[in-house]
Amino acid sequence: MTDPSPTRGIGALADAAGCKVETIRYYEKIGVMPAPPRTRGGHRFYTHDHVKRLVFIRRCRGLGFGIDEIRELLGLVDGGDATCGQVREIVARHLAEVRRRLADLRAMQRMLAAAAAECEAGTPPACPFIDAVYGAGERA
Amino acid sequence: MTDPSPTRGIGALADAAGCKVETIRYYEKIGVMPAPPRTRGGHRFYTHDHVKRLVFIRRCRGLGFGIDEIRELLGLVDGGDATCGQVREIVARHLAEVRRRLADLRAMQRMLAAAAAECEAGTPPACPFIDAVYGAGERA
DNA sequence: ATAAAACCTGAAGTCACTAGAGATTCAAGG
DNA sequence: CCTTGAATCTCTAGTGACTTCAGGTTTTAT
Repeated sequence: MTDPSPTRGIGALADAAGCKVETIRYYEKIGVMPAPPRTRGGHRFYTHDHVKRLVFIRRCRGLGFGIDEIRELLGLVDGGDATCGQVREIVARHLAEVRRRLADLRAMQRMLAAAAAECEAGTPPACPFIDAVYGAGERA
Repeated sequence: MTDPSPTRGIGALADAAGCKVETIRYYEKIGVMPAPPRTRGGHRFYTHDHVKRLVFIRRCRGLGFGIDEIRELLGLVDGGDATCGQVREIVARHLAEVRRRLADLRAMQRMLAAAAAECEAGTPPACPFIDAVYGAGERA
């Protein structure tokens, strides 16, 4: 029932990881996925380990890690010495970045909501948003 | 004291708007900034209106608008018929996008904070983050 | 007059993919 | 065995919003 190592084509791998076929070939080219064995005809085929690795990469991307950060994480995994300390440092660094972006977006949201509200109430001849953004800072 | 139209070079314009010289040339190439007059030698020179326009563009970028959205906004400004209705629609559309990104980032933040906390408490042999992200979903 | 700073053009690099062209291979049915 | 259609192959170029580089020209200050 449970085949220990069901090899599969690139399409099946893509389905398993929830990404596109092209993305896998791209990951191979940039070196985060290993070059898999090929059939006589040249088609790639993958094992369960490949699935695990790709899913890991995709999850990290989903958490906002950049490829280089993922490379670091994978280096730790591959080296076998994935100590918490090193991982925690990478995660903490990234978390700080996420919080910065969050703060930026929140500021944007406030400004935009205010602008929209002003527009809502604005008198049609001129637009408060345009006036505020285009004209502000002039002759002030 | 107040020179009514102090023309300036591209460097001074960049300083006034808080961006790089190359960015201005890029904006000119893609058509959001007009091609300014030149000196005999071919150097661009700008007027007060250019400053206003560039500051507007930079503020919009700061609010997260994409170049194409800025193009729409500028079209309205240039046409003179910058009615609230049209602007409000663009702003509202963008605000929705910002809120989506906010939600995404908040989710990321939660996951990362949880991962970091687990790592903090984790026992050195294996790393909870790696286990969770790499191993999760397997044989579950 | 000369030297340093600013400016010019055009092409290529960034990030993480995505899309397309055109050829080949695989799996299934008859 | 043969054919068809889906899947896969390689390679190139495009996305957004710039940034960086190379190599040359102009301006400005001394």
